[in-house]
Amino acid sequence: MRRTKAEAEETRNSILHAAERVFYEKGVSNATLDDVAKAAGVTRGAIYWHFSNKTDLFLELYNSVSLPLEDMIARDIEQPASGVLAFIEKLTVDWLDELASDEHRQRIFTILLRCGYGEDLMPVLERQQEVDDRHIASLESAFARAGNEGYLSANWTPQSATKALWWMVGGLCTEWLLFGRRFDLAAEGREGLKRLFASFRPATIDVAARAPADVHSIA
Amino acid sequence: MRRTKAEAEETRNSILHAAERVFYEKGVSNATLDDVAKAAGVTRGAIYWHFSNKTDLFLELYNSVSLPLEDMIARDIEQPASGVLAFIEKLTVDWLDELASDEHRQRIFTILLRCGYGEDLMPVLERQQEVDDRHIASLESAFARAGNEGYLSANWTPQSATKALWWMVGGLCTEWLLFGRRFDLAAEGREGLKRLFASFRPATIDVAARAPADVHSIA
DNA sequence: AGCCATACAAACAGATATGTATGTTAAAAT
DNA sequence: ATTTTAACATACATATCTGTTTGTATGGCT
Repeated sequence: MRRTKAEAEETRNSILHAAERVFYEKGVSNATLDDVAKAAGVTRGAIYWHFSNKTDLFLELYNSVSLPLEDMIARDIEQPASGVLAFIEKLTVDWLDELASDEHRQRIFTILLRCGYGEDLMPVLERQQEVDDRHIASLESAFARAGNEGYLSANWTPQSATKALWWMVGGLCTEWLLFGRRFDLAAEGREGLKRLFASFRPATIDVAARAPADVHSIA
Repeated sequence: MRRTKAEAEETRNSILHAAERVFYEKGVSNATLDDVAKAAGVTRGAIYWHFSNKTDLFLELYNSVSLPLEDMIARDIEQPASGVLAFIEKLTVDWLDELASDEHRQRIFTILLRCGYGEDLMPVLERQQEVDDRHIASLESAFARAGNEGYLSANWTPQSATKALWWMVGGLCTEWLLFGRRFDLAAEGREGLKRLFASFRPATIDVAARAPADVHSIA
């Protein structure tokens, strides 16, 4: 049954896709390689041919999506300082929209959230932290540029604004993913971000403004 | 080797404590009952005497801490509307302080965060959501009382303020617990909450206030 | 004092997952 | 055309882990 190289690559991908579904449904450590094999329509022999063991399969699964994950940072935030806040807000809203519509990412994130990180898959954890740190640094510098030119409320510093945004989005996504997606991620996120970014901007006429002026937040 | 009732209760507790440590270190589904037994200084026979199986042990472990977990909501927020925001802020800061200093709660929360919730321990998930929902409702009503008397910025609604606070605290704790407690939870939380609650309050003199007036936020 | 239920330990049986070794077929290489 | 070797399937050997059963010494009750 020797297959052609293209076919072999095909089965390898089908194994990865099956692993994603099975790991998501049963949890990484609770899923057996036979589950993955059956879900992929092959036997465990095929898995052991393409991967050396389960943790290796998990690592390869992570690698197969880590690049599109990191490219978010690629698009540098090179905007005129006056538009930086709106740009970050739009970027975040877009990110939420993507997550809400891409079941692939949802499964990957969910798996990563509750996989446990027991000794062997520490490299995943470290790469994740590294990506996060760079992302946070990028956000901080953007907020700093806005702040230097007076576009950031005196209430906030670049660091605190970055953390507030990071934690709020993180908490939002975590609750949505871990607790059964019980609400509209994109809509709730958009609403919350609108309020948060309104508080980031220096107030012009906030006193006695009972009816919110509904300043457009994006563009 | 029949022990007295007090001694039996003692071993039961030591099993629960051992389960907490082992579940935290190896993950619930990855930990074996023999690990727990050895950590507790007993054999599996003792565990099967006190508990019917692993999920039952997990449920009892959860029950042993769920009450002190729920009592947070007990202390109702019965404050004069003018002090509600400061009271909520102090409550949240206290909560973070407690978590930061109580390794017991840290382990429980970490276990709950990454335990996977596979079919059998759905009751835990449902009770958790129920507690959360009541807590959120309580916060919302408190913010609503503040808002009705003009103590909430026009930027925020009771619902949006509740969610922003909830998600930010959740994201903060999740990152701290899941990623190795790499920062000072209490300090960072206090700082972030100070900024967030400052944005919750209606602005009196925000225009041209370049130096943050460092309004005391608690008491 | 004697009896029985309790609180375990130790041994056993069954299922399941893992890793490896071997078999098989067809695609490449020669 | 043969030989080789890649790409699997199948079979097996081993190690856990679980659930249950059996043994047993003691505490508490009469």
